[in-house]
Amino acid sequence: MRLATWNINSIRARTERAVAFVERSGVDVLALQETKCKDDQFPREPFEALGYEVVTHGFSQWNGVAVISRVGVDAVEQGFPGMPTWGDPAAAEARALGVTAGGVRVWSLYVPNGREIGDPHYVYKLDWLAKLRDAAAGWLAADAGAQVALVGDWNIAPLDTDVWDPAFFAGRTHVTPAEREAFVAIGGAGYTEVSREHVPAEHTYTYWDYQQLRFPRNEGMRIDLTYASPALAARVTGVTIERNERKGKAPSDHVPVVLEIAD
DNA sequence: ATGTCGACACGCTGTCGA
Repeated sequence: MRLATWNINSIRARTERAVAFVERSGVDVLALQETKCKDDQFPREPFEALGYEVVTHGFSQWNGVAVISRVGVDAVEQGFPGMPTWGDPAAAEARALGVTAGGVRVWSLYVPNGREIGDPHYVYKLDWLAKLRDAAAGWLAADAGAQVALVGDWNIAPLDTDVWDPAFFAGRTHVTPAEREAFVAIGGAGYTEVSREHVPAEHTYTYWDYQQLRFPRNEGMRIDLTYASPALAARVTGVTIERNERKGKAPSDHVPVVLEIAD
């Protein structure tokens, strides 16, 4: 099975790109983040025409996650158990969508950005990650052999070599010890971050800001990562970061990450 | 050569979020 994750930064603005990627890459399952639309605004038809089922989770122009699958979709969950809320009045955001596809429990995750260190959104980000760890630990406690993929935009660069210049990020989010510890804690719950295992090269990025010519200068961040349960990690035979998707007209600021999973 | 983009609305410019 081929499984991909991609922060598309508006599915409506990039429908043609997403369809072309699905056709070209031959993915069986595509987890999307930042779809930026409500469920009834999602362009389902072009994917369905290719034989995929489309599951969406979006409340507004912000956030939004989806899963597109040609190997079935079952047991759809919007949000994970214990997921924190945000806002006033407090409400769940569309940042997590779980589906079982091709025998794998796939979670499309859009971790909160955090904005600024100390901002309430930063506190929310850390809490969100802690609750995700708890939920993920529970899934393995219930079934040590579970096939689980936690994919998406983590908004954390786990290592200094995951950004072009650590000094630039001094005092900013995405690289703080607290965020990195929250990320490592998912591993502590029994999961393995498989994209680095298969693509270990330093300064290999998945995101480049639109501003300041970050892509031409290759000033990016590796923040789109995949945690796999032990049973699934053992089946991952390769990972590809689709850097070319950052090129051309109207790209997303993130590129897809594709996992090859043995039968 | 370029120095950001997308969605929304009290909408054609300003605001928010990233």
